Amino acid sequence: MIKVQKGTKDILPQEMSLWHKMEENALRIFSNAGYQELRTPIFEATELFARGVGDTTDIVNKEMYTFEKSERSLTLRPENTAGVVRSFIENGMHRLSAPIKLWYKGPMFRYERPQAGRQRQFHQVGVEMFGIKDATADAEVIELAVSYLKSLGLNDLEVEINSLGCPACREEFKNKLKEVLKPYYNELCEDCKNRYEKNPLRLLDCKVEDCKKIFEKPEIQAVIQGEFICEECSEHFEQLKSYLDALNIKYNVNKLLVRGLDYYNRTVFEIKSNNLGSQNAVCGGGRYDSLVKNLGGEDTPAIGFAMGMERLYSLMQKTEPEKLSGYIVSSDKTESLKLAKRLRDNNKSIDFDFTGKKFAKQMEKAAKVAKYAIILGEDEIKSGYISLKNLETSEQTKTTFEELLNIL
RNA sequence: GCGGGUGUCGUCAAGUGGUUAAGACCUCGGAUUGUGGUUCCGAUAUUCGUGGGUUCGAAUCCCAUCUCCCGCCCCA
Repeated sequence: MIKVQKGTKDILPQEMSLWHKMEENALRIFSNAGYQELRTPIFEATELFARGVGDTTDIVNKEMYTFEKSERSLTLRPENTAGVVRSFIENGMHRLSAPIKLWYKGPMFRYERPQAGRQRQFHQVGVEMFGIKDATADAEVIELAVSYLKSLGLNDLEVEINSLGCPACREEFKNKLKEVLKPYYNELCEDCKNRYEKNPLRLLDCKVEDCKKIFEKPEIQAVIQGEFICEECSEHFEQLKSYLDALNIKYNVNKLLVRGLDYYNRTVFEIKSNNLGSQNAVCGGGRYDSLVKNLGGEDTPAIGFAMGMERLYSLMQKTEPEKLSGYIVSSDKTESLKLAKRLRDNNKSIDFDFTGKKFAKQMEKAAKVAKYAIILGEDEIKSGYISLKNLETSEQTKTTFEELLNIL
């Protein structure tokens, strides 16, 4: 027996209505805000992710599906920002009038141990906005994320924001942090020792209790909570907060929020749910002002977010499947085929019996799958009318085809 | 990569060494040969994730292996 691969799954017919809702709402809400859909390939040159996502990240280091073909190293995309930026550059989109607004949806691939809210093939929906440095862009992007989540009926969500500063002030902060942590270096967990060397910002993300205790020490808190970011960055962050206040979007400033991808600067944000288990983020995003340039394009500021659709799905209210408008009950398959076609041509959802079941069995099936039984038996065919039975009220009437169209 | 749990019909399950592996739902058929959703009857696992082993005898014990789930790491 060949089975689905570990960390992958089928999206079954009974799950599709919520997936359609996610996709339709994305199209509507993002289009209304001037975002256009972009579909990029599912695999790209490995180098794109190494340079784009950052080679100190776990995603690039140990989670990529990479393969060789004709001496090229290719990788199944682990996220889509790098691909969108590649397309942005390659198609000369920097020459379009700013802002350039794009959105996408589709499968992503990461080689990780699956668990609740985490698969190896999963789907993301996200937006990216290019060309605007001002905090209005940050505010719009966060607002869009919140509106989208609300449109899916998700309410118990928390928005967390933080500012990482620019490369200059962040460097200063990293050094300060390393300095004040130096005396405790030996007490840190193995991962933190690593982070201390490679990516000190990620220290703030550690979930090991002993490390957390160290970080709570007053002299360290003073550095973490201190306003390390430069005046310009600070102003940008204040602007963003005032915009969010004006939009009536509730948020918490979380100084410990550091996103795991290397390309972020200034604004980073996450939207979390308490109903998801330990993988509680449904949305993550931030500003990446240097990525376009780093990948060889014109220097272009940008900001975006991505959401995990499987996580959204698990939070959405499950719904009953839609019933067909009509089910044809007849012993004459030719008439059934003809009538089904005519009704479907008129945009009605119709099915009928293919197996020559007895009348009672056909009615039983009709009651299960449809709102109306369309009865086309010998009597009806002989006398030229159609019997229509409302399966909720049990009312039955004789109709013509035109009347049928009006009722269904 | 590390830790914990799990695996019996399409689904949910009972069963913890002894003759034919409960039950429920779904599906299919009949009661009801042109009127359903209620009711009643019936059918559907030579087999218990897979491969070995112990035993007169294994779904039940042992070993290996795989799956899925949950947690760590990381992320959406």
